Amino acid sequence: MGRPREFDVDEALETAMELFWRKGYEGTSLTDLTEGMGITKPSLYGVFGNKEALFLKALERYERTKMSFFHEALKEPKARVTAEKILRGFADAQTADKDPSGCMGINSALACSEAAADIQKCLIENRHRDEHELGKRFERAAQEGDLPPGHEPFDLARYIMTISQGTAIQAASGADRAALYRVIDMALQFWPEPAAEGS
Amino acid sequence: MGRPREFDVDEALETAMELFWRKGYEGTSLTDLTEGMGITKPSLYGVFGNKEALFLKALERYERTKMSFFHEALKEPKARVTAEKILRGFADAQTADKDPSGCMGINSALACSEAAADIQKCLIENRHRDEHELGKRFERAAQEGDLPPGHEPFDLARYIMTISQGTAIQAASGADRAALYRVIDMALQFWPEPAAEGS
DNA sequence: ATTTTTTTATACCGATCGGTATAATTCCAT
DNA sequence: ATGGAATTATACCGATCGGTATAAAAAAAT
Repeated sequence: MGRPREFDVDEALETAMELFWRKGYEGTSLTDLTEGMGITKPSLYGVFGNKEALFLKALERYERTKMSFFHEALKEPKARVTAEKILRGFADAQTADKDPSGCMGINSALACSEAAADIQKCLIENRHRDEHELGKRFERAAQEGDLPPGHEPFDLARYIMTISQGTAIQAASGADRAALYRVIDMALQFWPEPAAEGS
Repeated sequence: MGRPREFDVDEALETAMELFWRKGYEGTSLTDLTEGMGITKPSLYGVFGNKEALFLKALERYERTKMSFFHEALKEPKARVTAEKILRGFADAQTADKDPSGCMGINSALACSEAAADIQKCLIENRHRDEHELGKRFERAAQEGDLPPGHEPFDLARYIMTISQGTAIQAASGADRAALYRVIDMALQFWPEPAAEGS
């Protein structure tokens, strides 16, 4: 029933994600979007609603396809492995050759006009949510004696997220993955690696 | 000779700086600027040139009034003091009650449209310049035996700048100064404080 | 008092912003 | 073949974008 759609919705959303990632929410115009996605404005509005709804769908896709390492890392039995996998996971996502540099959630609306205030607030809440989830993971680690002595779980979580947000700026400024890895190595120095098992 | 100016140029520039800092380069419209500065568009263009020139003047003011701690810190005799003063200096500037949160240089054009590409490039170059200056300072420290063993000066510089850029995102997301200080304390743990002088 | 110079205020410019109304297409169901 | 349903293409909407032309206003110099 009805004329069939002439474009792939998922493919178009991928393009929208890349555009928002690279140019930010307000920096990406509807013309950028329709030309990039290869569709017309009525098609875009028919399928995705409006610019804001399209962004939120693109963000959801970003979280699902590029940030999946985060929740995976939370499942690691040792907190230090969780921390390291999160740091390297962010660095990897921020420096993938085929993707824009940096972090979509930070690039999209760090500072913006009032028109994008809702998007900005949403992205800030996402950062808080992730940091809080990591804090809860570290709280469990503290109970397990799995945290370096003298550190609060939520301070540790903020520390890890701060490094990751710092590498996002570094990546957006041109730093390559190897450089970010060296930063991460330094950032984890204070956290002793677990002694190797064995006789 | 001629009609006297009815506004204070420096005061107007201060307001422009705060607006760009809070809303970004493209997120700040000429209407935002003229209303905030209390002047009309012809006055703005007569004194400052255009939006881009106004931004560059506001950025110069930002560097001069808010980032002065950076070059002061480079003069410290001990590299660890330099590092700590830079980290706390950034955190202070990013969380001053009367100023916008975060860093103007990062907030203004992290991701943007092609129209702001020149501004974006300029801000990236500023970050590279600062990181390089810190790297040169740490190079000197290495010659002086003033660096922790096993660290390259420019890796150390990137590490310090990454933390500072991370706290900029944290501040822009609502973190307060005390929280950033705790992050900084952790980030400097690997770098042993110089043994106190004395008998 | 008049001229000259500078800065104001007002109104306007073309271009682009996000968003939509209208109608021409292209399918399935009958 | 024909009617309904969905998607397309085209043209358009008011609002805002950065920027400017024009002229009134206000000072110093003559």
